Amino acid sequence: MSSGKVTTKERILASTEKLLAENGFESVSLRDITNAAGVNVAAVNYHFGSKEKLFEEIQCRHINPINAERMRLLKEAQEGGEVAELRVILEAFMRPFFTSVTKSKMSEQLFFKLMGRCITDQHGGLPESLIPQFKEMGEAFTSAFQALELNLPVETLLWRMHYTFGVMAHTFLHGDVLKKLTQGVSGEPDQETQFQRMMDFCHAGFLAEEGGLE
Amino acid sequence: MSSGKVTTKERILASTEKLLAENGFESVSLRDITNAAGVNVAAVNYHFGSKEKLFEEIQCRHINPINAERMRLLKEAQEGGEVAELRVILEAFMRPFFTSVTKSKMSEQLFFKLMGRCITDQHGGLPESLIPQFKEMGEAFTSAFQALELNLPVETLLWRMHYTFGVMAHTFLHGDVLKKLTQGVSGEPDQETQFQRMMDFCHAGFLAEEGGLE
DNA sequence: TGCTAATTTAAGCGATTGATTGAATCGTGT
DNA sequence: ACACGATTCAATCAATCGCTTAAATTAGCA
Repeated sequence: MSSGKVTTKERILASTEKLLAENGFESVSLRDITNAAGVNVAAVNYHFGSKEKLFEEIQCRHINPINAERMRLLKEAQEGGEVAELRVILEAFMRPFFTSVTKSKMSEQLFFKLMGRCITDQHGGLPESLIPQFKEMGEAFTSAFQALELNLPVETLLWRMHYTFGVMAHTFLHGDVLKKLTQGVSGEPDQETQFQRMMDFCHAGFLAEEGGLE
Repeated sequence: MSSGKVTTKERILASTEKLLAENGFESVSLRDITNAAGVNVAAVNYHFGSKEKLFEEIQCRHINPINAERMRLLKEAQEGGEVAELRVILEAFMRPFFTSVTKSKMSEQLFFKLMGRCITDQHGGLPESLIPQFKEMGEAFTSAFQALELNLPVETLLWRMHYTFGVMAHTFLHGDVLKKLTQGVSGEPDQETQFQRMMDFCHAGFLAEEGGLE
């Protein structure tokens, strides 16, 4: 069952992930998917119920473990009532994307693009089942940031979380273009370097004083 | 001509901008546009040639003056061979969005969303006529950043420009959600505050040392 | 093997897509 | 009032959309 034959369901999931990553949620049709998978159109509705449910399935499959890992890392950093360091909180927020990509069967580039789509595309909002999860996560990280006592109003903290999201989403979605551009300058940039670069930027952004002071 | 009657062409442009801002480039149909504008479907092809050309027209109308203003501000900061300060360069990069929004007839929220769509949506790439403009701008700002001698490799500078793009795009696209959330905390946040908040974050991000040092 | 349920298939459903047509209407200058 | 170019209109095109149906095929168990 787990070895040998590739099931129709798996073929559909694989080609849908690929097409979603490359083209976004709004411009992929059922025929695009089934043609790429070498499968009949009706198979999608048979195995998933509808196009929309197939899309939700794909989002949940990847986002659920990422959010769970985020919460695990954050709680680990707060063990024994300790105040987690800023860089550790940020790492708990961003690292799970990079550990998930290696577990995934997809190519690194496709996986990151798919995650970028999930963050920005909206296409009628998140799946119902993910909403409470995101709410819980938002509150947990907000508390962690507040506990740092950075001498910043809470709305500034919220906005800086928002910016961090933007840095990640934009890098995931459009990083491949810049990646090719910088390869000529610096050789093949590895994943950990990419990660630390984002961390440096967002970490410093969080520590910035307000009002343009340095 | 400029007063009184609202032409069909203007009605189409206005409702297209609204729908694109709200729903993105991929999920707006010609019928959506013409129904909202109270106009016949054929009018779009008569006045603009095709749906795609209408979309390009809208992108160029807003992005052209913004990029021109960016270049003007950057050159102004480099007057007399001076090395422009980091914060001034960043302001040249981001401010034009905020000055354009006041000139626009659209609501602030719609304008920002539309700009966010233009940055991220891709939908088959930028209009041909905008590509050399963006290339020129990218090179000009890269040179300006390099002239600062921040003791950073050029590929790090490129990535931090990329992150700055991400902060803007994400804030424009999804800022309204967080805006409502923070209103309860801090009252109505005005545009200049929003702008300075992004500036603080990206400015500090650019100045960060590499490798997580503080 | 033979029966049954699970799966896959071709064909087609109504609705909607972007685009085009030719006729009707409008505005303007004579 | 007339004519003529610019504009708007209803109607329709082929193509594609998500989804369903009923028949054909396959897989699992007796």
